[in-house]
Amino acid sequence: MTDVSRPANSPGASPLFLREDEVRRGIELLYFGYTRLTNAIDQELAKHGLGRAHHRALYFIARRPDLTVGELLKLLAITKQSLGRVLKELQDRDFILTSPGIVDRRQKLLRLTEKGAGLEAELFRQLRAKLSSAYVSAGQESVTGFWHVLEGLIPENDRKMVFDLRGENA
Amino acid sequence: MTDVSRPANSPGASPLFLREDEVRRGIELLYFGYTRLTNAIDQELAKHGLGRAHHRALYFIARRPDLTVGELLKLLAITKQSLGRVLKELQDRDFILTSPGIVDRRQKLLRLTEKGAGLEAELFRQLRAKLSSAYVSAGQESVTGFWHVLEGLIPENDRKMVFDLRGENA
DNA sequence: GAGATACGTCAGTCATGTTGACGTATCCTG
DNA sequence: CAGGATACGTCAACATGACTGACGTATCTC
Repeated sequence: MTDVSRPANSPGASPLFLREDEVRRGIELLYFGYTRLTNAIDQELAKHGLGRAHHRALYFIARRPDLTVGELLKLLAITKQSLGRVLKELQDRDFILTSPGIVDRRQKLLRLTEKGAGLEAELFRQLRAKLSSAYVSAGQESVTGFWHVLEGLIPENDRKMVFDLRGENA
Repeated sequence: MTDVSRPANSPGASPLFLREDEVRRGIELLYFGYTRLTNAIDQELAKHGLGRAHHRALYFIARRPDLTVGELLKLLAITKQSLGRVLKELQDRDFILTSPGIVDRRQKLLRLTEKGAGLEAELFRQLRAKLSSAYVSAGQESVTGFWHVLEGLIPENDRKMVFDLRGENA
């Protein structure tokens, strides 16, 4: 348990990073920022009788059409039983459809229906409004800083998975 | 539903903020960054038979000793029944203690016991390790950008509450 | 003294996660 | 081509942490 608190040093040249205050500020902003952003779409989801778990699935399926169940399981890091319930409900209500894998027919490929794409687009629109407003008020340089810090919070092993959501077809 | 997508413009001078890609990147990094950070302490909490709800209460009580129940309710934005259960468990297991309010005896002031302070310190130590590492790898300028964007995600009405956690005695 | 406020609590429900066990179709490899 | 590994589905039981609605008590304020 090495102590990584800031050594007493001159106020102007503070290394900043390791002081308790800065860390608590990050924890708090992350907590409130994250919860307020996710809260933003609860009402829209409730209109359709869906919850946040459904949105997460919808989101990733929108992001990577023909995602397999196994890939989605890795992204969400939940059990297949939990995901199974969510996918079943989404399929029953006609938000997603599935097709057998082409290269491997054991796989199930996930896609949004038109209805599902419409809902995802509306949810995205609301998230974009909030996030765009925060981006604009913070400024472009802040946005790249925001990304860099968050990337540093993702363990090495998971980074490829997250980065792979972009690129290729995004 | 005004369309706020990027107008076709020169690649170098992109306003950046409103493009779908940048927004999705923010959503994804926020999701993975937040969940990975919070996951980091689950094991430690489980050792004591506690969950994340307990940690949130512990955290804010550590941050603002003699916080009232009402203030904590506002911070957590949950019902008093939910909070009541959490506080009862924390008190039964000797992590917190309460005292009647001085100026208003209807209030209940919340404080950590020594045991509670020890646990909170250990949890904080683990969060600080993760967050410091992300801060250092991103650099100081990125950290302030990170804060600014997150502040922009917090609705006006809630900002005072969040900022008040700092200052005064922090 | 009357009403508002701060807090507590009983009872029931819901959303979302968990473990563990087991079944089937398909793929791959010796 | 047989046998094991893999991808997915599913049954059952349970934990956590949220919710609503209703009601009770102590205390403050006017």
